[in-house]
Amino acid sequence: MNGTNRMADEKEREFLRQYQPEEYAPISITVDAIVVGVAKDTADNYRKLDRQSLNILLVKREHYPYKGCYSLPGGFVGEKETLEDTLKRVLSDKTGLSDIYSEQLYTFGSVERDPRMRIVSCAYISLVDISRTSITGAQWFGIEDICNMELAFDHNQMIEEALKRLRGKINYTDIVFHMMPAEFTISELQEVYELILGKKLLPAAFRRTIGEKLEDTGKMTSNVGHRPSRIFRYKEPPQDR
Amino acid sequence: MNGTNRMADEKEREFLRQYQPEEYAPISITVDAIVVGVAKDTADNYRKLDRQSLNILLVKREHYPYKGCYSLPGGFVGEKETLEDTLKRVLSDKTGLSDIYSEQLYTFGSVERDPRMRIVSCAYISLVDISRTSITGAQWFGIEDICNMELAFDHNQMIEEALKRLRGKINYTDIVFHMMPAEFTISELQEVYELILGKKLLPAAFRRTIGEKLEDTGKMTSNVGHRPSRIFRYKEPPQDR
DNA sequence: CTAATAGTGTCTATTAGACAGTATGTT
DNA sequence: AACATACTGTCTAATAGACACTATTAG
Repeated sequence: MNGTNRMADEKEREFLRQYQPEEYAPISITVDAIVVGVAKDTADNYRKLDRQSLNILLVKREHYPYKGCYSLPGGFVGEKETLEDTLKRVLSDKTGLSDIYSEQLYTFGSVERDPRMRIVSCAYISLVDISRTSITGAQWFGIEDICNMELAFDHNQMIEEALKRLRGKINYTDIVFHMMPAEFTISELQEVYELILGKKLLPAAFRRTIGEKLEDTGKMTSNVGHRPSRIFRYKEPPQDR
Repeated sequence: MNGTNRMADEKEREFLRQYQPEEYAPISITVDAIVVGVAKDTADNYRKLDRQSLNILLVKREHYPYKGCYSLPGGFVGEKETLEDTLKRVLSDKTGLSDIYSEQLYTFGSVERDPRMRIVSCAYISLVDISRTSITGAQWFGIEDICNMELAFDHNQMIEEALKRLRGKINYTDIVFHMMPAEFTISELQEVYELILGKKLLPAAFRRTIGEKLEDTGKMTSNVGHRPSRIFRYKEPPQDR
């Protein structure tokens, strides 16, 4: 019921011809990507399993400001680019990644967050299976290490928010599977849940609930120094909502 | 462990002096507010209760583009303004509201969303108790009506997202209470839950779970044409996470 | 055999769903 | 009395937590 005739009438077209964008505040917009993946850190003991850890992709800044510091991969939004387009371009140029699961996280707009000028940044969280992707130009860092690093701009805070988002969504969505390899054991999957939630889970309960989403590949692990484990795959297309 | 001496060294200061913001894409940023409240629509029958509805604040656009159309209250982010500052200013100027609960919703960045120029908009959702606030310059519309209206820009889509956010958070936070009057009956509260979730709830179960968060005022409703109801208030400061 | 992990069975506690049944105002 | 809503009780189903117990491999 829009009586106010959309399809821009003559007066509106005239207004748009006169419009001077330059009069408005010179604020730029960037997109930053928090790319999260799970790495395996080989165990010290032949009996033990490889421990996993949450990792995030960082790039070393080659220009001022924060030259030499690590930062999240990011870049300016072009005039004819959507936020998602910018994200894709940034991921491709700065990390070599394409076609990975991403969702918008939060927009950071404090006035002094960039020393150059006023820049508002829209942060995205992306999840990847490290084993299926190769990275160029960026480097994986464990979140433990990142906590002790001072990243450029407000990027430490962005990572904080990303981890909160993961914790918040893990129990009612299937987002974790974006970070898992094609095939995995239930113990490996459980460890990832534990890393994100920051607490131990009960194996029996975990198997019960997660079991419905998994499909047995028929394969087993071998040479693990203890009882071998069934290998599973994710049954359905991930549920992200 | 930031070896790269923050506190901008001489070279970095030099870089910043030379920096020309004008070279970058002329994109503007706006903030739009989806202000949600619960209205009471008086019943037709003396025996029946007033039915409630979800309402959203809209303003009539006085300038091009979309002159004469309704839109969400919004405005440009100033060069020295955080997103939250802009939100406060916009709410105050266009609706007369201040000190209301707000959270960032989503940033909309499609290229053609504004005919004037490239404008990225950061949308916030705000929740108010209609009975405690008076509005100036804006007007309440029921969501049913809004579904049949064509709002300016992508504002219909923003409202869609806002309602999704409410549905998503209502069961694990106490956000509803931001929309409730100081005192209310459990039936009224249940109706608001039902409006947001779009389905009927079982009274017994609802009372059980919500009861813990409420405190009896000792008062009762009167002249309602049927059994009177206890009147409650919210016990604790709202949990928003 | 032992260390280390895999996997099952079962009891209990908590919570949600269903629904009948009782209570109490106004006209 | 009858209408409309308020409120309680209780049975059942589903789910999560706890934990003991059994199974299986490499060395």
